[in-house]
Amino acid sequence: MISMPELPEVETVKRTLAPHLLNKVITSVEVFLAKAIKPGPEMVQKELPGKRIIEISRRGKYLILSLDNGQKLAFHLRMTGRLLYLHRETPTAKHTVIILRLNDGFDLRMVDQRKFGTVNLFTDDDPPKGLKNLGPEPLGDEGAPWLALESLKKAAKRRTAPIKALLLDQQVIAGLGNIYTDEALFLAGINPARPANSLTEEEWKRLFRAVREVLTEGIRHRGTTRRDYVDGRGEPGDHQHYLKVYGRRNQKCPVCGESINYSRTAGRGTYYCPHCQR
DNA sequence: GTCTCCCTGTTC
DNA sequence: GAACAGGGAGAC
Repeated sequence: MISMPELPEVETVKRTLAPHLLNKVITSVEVFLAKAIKPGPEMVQKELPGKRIIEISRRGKYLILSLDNGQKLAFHLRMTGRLLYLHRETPTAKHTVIILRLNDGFDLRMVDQRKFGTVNLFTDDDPPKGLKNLGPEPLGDEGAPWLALESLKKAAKRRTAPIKALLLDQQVIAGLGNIYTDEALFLAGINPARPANSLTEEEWKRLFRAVREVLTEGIRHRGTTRRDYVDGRGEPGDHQHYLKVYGRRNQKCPVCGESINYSRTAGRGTYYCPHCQR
């Protein structure tokens, strides 16, 4: 089960969960995978009951619940994590990580087959490292810094590593994963292996526009479901039908008809058209 | 900067 | 029965 929630998927989960979770009170907590819970299951079980959820937000690939006492709960789904709003009587799924019981008879449940996902209870004066070091939001978001083309170029200035590695670096841009990175580079006509500091002014403009476009389209199609990504209501997205290169090894490039290549770049499986992407 | 590890289901 | 999928932490 591969799902890879990136920015558009987490944004869709947020939008589908928000109406159900807003102003609900957490009545109790059940932990099934202790190591995923930070600072620890005891802390979460002690702090959460009685707290009201006053906001549901997203920052990069983190989904964040704000509680009425100033505490926040951040979920990171990594590759196979799901967040679901389910009736209390629903049987507990295999690989369930945590269940937050709510005062409306429903639960917020995190299920994660590969157990990479994390749940982090924190306050703003002591955010988890990954969240604290997160780069700007490519589409802009409530209160978060926005990505500017200038900051992207600045980050690339001394980097000879592949442009793909730069786009995947969450400290440079928040929210891109393997799928949308490959799609953005295709749309911009840039080879993923190009050294980040080798892009021309024109290429930077195309890439900046492409990143924003693929993410916007991904959200519009309610995310990409490769195998099992589902939103907060358990429904798959549609964006897999719109991918131009990702997962299409040896298939025809939708622009030029040449065969799409698969290689390993920045430590990740990488799909690109050698003819269209230079 | 790059590599390894974490983890399990799917694919080869 | 091994290789593979990959986000991010930590090691080097």
